[in-house]
Amino acid sequence: MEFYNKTGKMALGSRLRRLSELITEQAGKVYGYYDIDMQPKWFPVFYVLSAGEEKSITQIAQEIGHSHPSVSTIVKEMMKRGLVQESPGKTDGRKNYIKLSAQGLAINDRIRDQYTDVNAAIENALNETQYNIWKAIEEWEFLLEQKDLLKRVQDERKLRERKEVEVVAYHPKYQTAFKQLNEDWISQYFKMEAADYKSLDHPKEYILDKGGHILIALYKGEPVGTCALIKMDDDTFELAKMAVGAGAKGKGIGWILGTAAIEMAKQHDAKKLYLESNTILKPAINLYHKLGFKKVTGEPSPYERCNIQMELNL
Amino acid sequence: MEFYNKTGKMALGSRLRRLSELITEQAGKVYGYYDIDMQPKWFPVFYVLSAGEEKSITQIAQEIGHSHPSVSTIVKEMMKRGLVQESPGKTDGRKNYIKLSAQGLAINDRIRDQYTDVNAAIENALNETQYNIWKAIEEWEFLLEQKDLLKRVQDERKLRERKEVEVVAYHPKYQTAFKQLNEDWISQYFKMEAADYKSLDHPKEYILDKGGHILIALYKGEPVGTCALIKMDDDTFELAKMAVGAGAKGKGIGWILGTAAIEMAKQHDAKKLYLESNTILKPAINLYHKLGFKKVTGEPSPYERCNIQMELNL
DNA sequence: TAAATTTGCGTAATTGATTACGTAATTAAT
DNA sequence: ATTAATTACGTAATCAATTACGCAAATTTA
Repeated sequence: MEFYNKTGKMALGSRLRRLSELITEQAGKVYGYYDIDMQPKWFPVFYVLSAGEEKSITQIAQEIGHSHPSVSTIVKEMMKRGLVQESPGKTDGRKNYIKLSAQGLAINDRIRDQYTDVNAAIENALNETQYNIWKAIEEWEFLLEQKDLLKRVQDERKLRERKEVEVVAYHPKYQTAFKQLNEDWISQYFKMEAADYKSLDHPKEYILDKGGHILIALYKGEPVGTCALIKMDDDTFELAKMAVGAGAKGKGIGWILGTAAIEMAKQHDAKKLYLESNTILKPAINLYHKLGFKKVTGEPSPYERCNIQMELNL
Repeated sequence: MEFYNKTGKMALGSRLRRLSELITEQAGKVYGYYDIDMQPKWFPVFYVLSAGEEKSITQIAQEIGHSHPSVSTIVKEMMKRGLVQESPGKTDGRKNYIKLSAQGLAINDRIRDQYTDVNAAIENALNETQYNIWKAIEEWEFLLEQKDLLKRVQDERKLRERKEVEVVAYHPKYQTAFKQLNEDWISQYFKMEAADYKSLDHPKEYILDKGGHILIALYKGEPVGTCALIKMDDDTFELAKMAVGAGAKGKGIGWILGTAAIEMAKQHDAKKLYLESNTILKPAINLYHKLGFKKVTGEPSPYERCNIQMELNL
């Protein structure tokens, strides 16, 4: 199908189904050619019974990887054709044991040749191909068991979005965003304090002019995250005003801002980073940990909401 | 599934289906993750409409390779969700033209990211594998178009059965079979003649002792075909009594016997093979042609049923 | 221009599988 | 010993696709 060359890999599932339907249909004709009165869908059930032992419905279902109702109906159909016999379990009355009938066993003898020929035909076809589909299926079964498609897509999305995130230096045009992003989370959990208004309304005077820095994270050009380095002394910056917009969570923007801030502190020959936060902000504390910050006990903070202090030696 | 390692390639169809179902199911979750209200099965239809042009039901069905009722119901479902609009054809009132609605177009914008991510995820998975399943499917689609599974299996069967055919020299224990096999076809088309009874009842006296040879084809140990070389002169044998049992047709036994006879004639330094037959025996004449015999006009034959004579120069 | 054929598409029935649910038999727990 | 939980498996409902069929519009043919 030419169509699938345009859709891209998105349609892998559909394409697989089409092929499987094609093959199953042709396999049906093969039974006719060998004059064997059996449907392709019976094959797995027939196969597990071909050893001769009797097996219960669920046991068969498990072995062939179908649901038990599916096996139940297949067995009913095979009964009608006289291929199998059923008998209730002697010790466990719920169980329904199935085995091949005399007729089923006779077909089993005749079907051997078909097995060999079909196997050989497919094996030969596989040899004509460059990419072995049998092994390819096996690989995919394994692959998806390791990590399912959703997880893979999620990872891919994060990767892509991370690439679309850009960290830039502060510019007055970001002042509104700088204030808004911080005000959002502060007023959600706490209350805006005087010190907040000072630095958020006048970042130039209170942060930059005092030797500090402000970083803005842009996602598709829009400011979605902020963080500031406030100069404490020649060797130390305070990491503060770390905020990520609600709509931009889960893109790893916190991590990107954090590492960018650390990088910048190093460039300005700082020896230490310090921060104040609150333990109810679990994702934030988590991020600080991942960035390498350790808990310290130190000076009391000007902010009421602070109940934890952390440091990172550069 | 461990099961499929035991069944052999016979279960290729089932195995493909299982994988396709697994992938489709996981793909469904992906739509949820991107918060897009669409079902995986809508994807092909959505995709062909995403260019913006309106298309009729059958046109869509053709492009995506589904049946038109399938497209019809999918469109109905998409209508309910407000993703598409329909309008009857202006020139042709039977046609039902479908196009994306404003809402559909909006989703089309949002879905782009999902395309890229899913594509990338699958592409990466493909890179983790040794056997590229995407290309493997493509190869199989091509392979089955060239020669379908049934034909492949048929060829395989012939090959196998040919291997089970053995050509042996005459032995008195084959006399009954030698007579029976020939009598069967002769009396089916013609009438047994005096000359027939002579050579079939007493092959030793009438064929072997006069410097001729008889070959018997065995299938699984049972005689199923015969042919004789009757000495005409030092340079010539007559190829006669060529017979293949009705139950053993289609296994290429005629060809095997014919080539064996030619081989034997060469070994006995014959220069020419001669035969008599009747044009109503089309498969036989065909076989003689394939073996290299050419029509000649010659002596009248002792057999009434003969209306064609052929020769092969060795 | 009327009749026959083809085309477009909707509805119904079928297929092969699934989940959901109910019932009876077993097994475990109190 | 009674109650609760689990297991076996059948029936019913559902799903995604298909074929079968029918009707009406359009096109071709005579």
